[in-house]
Formats: sequence, C-alpha cells, structure tokens
Amino acid sequence: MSKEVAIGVLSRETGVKVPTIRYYESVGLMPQPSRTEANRRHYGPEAVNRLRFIRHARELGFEVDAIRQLLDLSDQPERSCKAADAIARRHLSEIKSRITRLRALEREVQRMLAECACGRISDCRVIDVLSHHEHCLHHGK
Amino acid sequence: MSKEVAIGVLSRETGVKVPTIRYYESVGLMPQPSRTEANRRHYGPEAVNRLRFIRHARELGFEVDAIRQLLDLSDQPERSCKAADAIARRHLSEIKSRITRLRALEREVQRMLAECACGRISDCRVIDVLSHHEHCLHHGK
DNA sequence: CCTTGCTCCTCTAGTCGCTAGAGATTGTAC
DNA sequence: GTACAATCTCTAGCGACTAGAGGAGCAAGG
Repeated sequence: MSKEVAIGVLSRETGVKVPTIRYYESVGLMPQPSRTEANRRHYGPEAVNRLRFIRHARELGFEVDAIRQLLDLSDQPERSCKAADAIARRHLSEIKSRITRLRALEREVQRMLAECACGRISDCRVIDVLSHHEHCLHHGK
Repeated sequence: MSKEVAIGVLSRETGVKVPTIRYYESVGLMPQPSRTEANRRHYGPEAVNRLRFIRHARELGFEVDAIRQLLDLSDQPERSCKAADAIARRHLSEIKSRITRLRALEREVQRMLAECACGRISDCRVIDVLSHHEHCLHHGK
C-alpha cells in the first residue's frame, strides 16, 4: 500500500544514476533505505527531494562534505543553531564569491561574442578577466 | 637578464601548488616551459596570468577540457571565428545557468540565516529550494 | 672545500567523486 | 517456464589533483 519505489524509479525521477545513488548511500549522503525480502532497496517520496538537492549542489561544485553539512541542517531542525549559523555563513560567502567570479567571466565571454560577431577575436582577453586580482576573493583552500 | 622565474616562485605568485603546475603541463593546459642547464623549468611573466586563469576557472567548476578550449580561443586569435563563437556560446549558457542556481541557493541560505537569528531553523527548507524543478535548467551534460 | 638545507627533478601511489563492468540473483512478461 | 530486465555486490577505472619516495642541483656558512 505504500508508494515506495525501487532504485531505478528513483533514478529516473531525479536524473541521478543508479550506481551514484548507491554511492551516495555508501558515503552517508543518502540514508540506508529499507529493503524488500529479496534485499532490494526501496525508497519513500522524501528521497526524491533529497537526491535532487544533492544533484544540484554537486553541479554547483559543493563537495560531498559541504552537502552533508547542509543536509544535516535540515535533518536536525532543533539542533544547535550556532553551528548551523556558522556553516550557513561559510557557505553563503563561498556562494557569493562564486557568483561574482562567474559574472566577471560571463561579461567577458559576452564581450568576446560581440566582437566575434564583428569578425575578429584578435584582442581576446578571456585570460585577463579571470586572472586579475580584483576578481579574486581569495578564499584560501 | 630575463625575468624568468622558477616553478616555486610561479607557485607562490599564483597560489597554484608546484605539483599541480606540473600536472597542468602534463595535460597540456600549460605549455612546456624552457629549462635551465640543470633541467629546471623556468617561466616568463605570461605564465602567471595563464595559471591564475586556470585556477579561477577550475574553482568555478569548469573542467580541464573546457578550460583548454577557452585558452585556445585567446591563443589563436586569428583562427576560425565560427568555432570560437560556438565554444563561447556553449560556455556562456553554462555560466548563466550556474549563476541562476547559485542565486537561488544564496537566497535560501540567506533566508535560513535570517530565521536562525530568530532562534530557530525548524522549518529549514534548504533541500526544498535546490530540489524543486523551477530552479533546474536541465542542461543535460 | 664541504656540509646543511632548500628547491627542484621524476615517478608511483593515494584521494575524491563518481562510472563502468563482471557475475549472481530476482522479478515480470510472454 | 524461459527470456530479459532490473537489481544486488564487488572490483577497477577515470579525472583532477595531492602526497611521498628517492635523487640531483645550488647557495650560504663554517
């Protein structure tokens, strides 16, 4: 009667490949799901959102550890708010930094395309844009 | 009389580790530099910008192959403008997509922080934000 | 001149985040 | 009841580094 689904269905619904889902389970991003009699995983509806979140966060370049932290924030709503705050703040500044640099790159690629339309890219400055210090927020790591 | 520098100096000036510079050389992102009599690499000033560019681009999540393409754009200014245009266009839409999703994440983390300041994160919706389809630009890959 | 110590060299192996494949089992559809 | 698809576990590979071994070069002090 439950609307639990097999791993293949979850995969199709989220765009995350089956082996990747198993991998996420093995590194603790996804919880160990219940199993059928024949030892097959099946998942409740909340797994879909969790998995989509993981996928987007990965595409945006967050590492598994950071994602685990973000997930923990929503898993344990009543937990120490200070820890959550610190984690969130760290991620926020990282996010802002990325947006800034992506926008610089966006502007320059756009400029390149404009000049390209005029038939030349002879003064291409892609390198310049992202190499200059102004754009560097220097977040260590 | 030249102001060529050793790999260690280049490393310090760019924040890219020595082994990583050698790795970039091995995969063709950095050109093979000239060597001293004792077989040590040394680099001209243009290497600094190129390396900084590579570093930023990598931090922003572009893969080595994409970076190579972008670098080729500026390396061969007189080459087929059509190819350049196509490559640039592809990267531009990828860049835009990332900015959009990062902004969605930024908004939500910011909202979380605001609520956190009020002493609760009980309705934390980090997962919701990045799992919903609206934010998904579905760029295949 | 020689030793101390740093940088550099090459090479191999390990890490992270997947991804692909082998080989066995189960479940479903004709 | 047999074919075929989906699942299982396990191992191995890949991309992009990163760390370490083992050796050579060079500059500075005694």
